[in-house]
Amino acid sequence: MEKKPKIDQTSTTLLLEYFSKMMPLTDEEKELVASKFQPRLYRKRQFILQEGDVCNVFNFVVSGCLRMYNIDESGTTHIIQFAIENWWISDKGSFYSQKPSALNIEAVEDTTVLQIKHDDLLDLYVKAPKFDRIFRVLVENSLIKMQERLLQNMGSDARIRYEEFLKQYPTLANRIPNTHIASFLGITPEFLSKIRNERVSK
Amino acid sequence: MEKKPKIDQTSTTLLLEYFSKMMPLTDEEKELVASKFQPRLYRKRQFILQEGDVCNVFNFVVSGCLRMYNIDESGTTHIIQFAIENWWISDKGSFYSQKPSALNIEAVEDTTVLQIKHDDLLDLYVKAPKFDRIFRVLVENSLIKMQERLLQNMGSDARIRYEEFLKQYPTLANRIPNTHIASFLGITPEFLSKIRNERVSK
DNA sequence: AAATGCTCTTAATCTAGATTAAGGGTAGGC
DNA sequence: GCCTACCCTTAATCTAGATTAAGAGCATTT
Repeated sequence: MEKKPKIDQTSTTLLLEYFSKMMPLTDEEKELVASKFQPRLYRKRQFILQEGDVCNVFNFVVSGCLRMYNIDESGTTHIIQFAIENWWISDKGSFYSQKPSALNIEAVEDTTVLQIKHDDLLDLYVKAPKFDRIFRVLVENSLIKMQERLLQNMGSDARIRYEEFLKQYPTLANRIPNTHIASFLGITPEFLSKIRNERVSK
Repeated sequence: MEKKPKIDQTSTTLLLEYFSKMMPLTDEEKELVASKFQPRLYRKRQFILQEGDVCNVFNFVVSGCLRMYNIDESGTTHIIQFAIENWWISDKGSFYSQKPSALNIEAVEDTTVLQIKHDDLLDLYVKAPKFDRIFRVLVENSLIKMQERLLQNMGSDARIRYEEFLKQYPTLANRIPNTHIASFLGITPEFLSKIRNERVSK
């Protein structure tokens, strides 16, 4: 039996709060945001972006969980990022160049996002240059996270990376399939299973 | 015998060219840039940033080569990024939070950079909001590169990663020590030596 | 010129994690 | 209710790359 979760039409308040924490917004700016961002529900396993398509929306996750991944030449899936409540996700390479993406973004659970289209974001930058700064800061934060992730991937073994994952996404470990976590950590599900087992028996 | 390379006082023209390609600048903006960015020469092995210090400059490389790296708990060095001519480098995490960095930035060769101080950059954003956008785009580009690097690190074996390194830094392979390349690729110098040997004998 | 460091190479041995394989658990569709 | 499709686990075997060790080539310093 399928449930019919309704999209909360007031979900933009969450986004406005988010922006306001970074920089106070005027009422006009708030209205601009409300008019440009559209709520949308994705069901589990639906795609926000499929490889080969151009990524032309920028997504703010209101509730649920998304994963962004690529599939390499040998067919292995690598999850770059999970996005849960209050996170941003998009393939910025494709979004800003408007060229086809090599990445997929998929709903791991039923997920509500607020989306802004590429052209609307450019328009937002023009109408309210404050958003140039807000999005600069957003991207800076993503970059910092990505750098940490790279360092961890290079420097730590799988056990430590798993502990870090648990710290970074404390709510996620029991919510999503093991295979996704393994693919995020860059190991096989079998090996993750072994690690988990070791942890419990200690 | 030490050489005394002079810093080219006209080096800001290179930076102005760089900015102008992204967005046309007015004469006032150009002057602002010229006044805010200071040229500085670092000798081979000098540090632009040492772990524990706050990163309070943003660097544009005019000539030479820098490496940014961290040292993990077990004492292994991991190079996150090389920066050669026309690249930007800084620890953005430390720079924007003004907290001590865990990273080092070191000159691999005698290197000339143009530096802007943290407060001057903020001031530049205020005086010429255009730079909010310019730096947003810069950071976006860094993020895209970092993402590609993460994917390669997760998805490809060392041989393929080495080929990619050669493509991305074609001039670097013969300029810098093998140990640095290995540390960038996330392998030991011994193993890199083996890979190189295989390539030649094929 | 000798000495002190780096850097590179080769080769033997070792280990984290992959691969393969098999069995069991559980949810959703018919 | 059963069936199919996932998902998780355990265990045996295998491999990319690490570690250790040792020697040789250069460059810097004294």
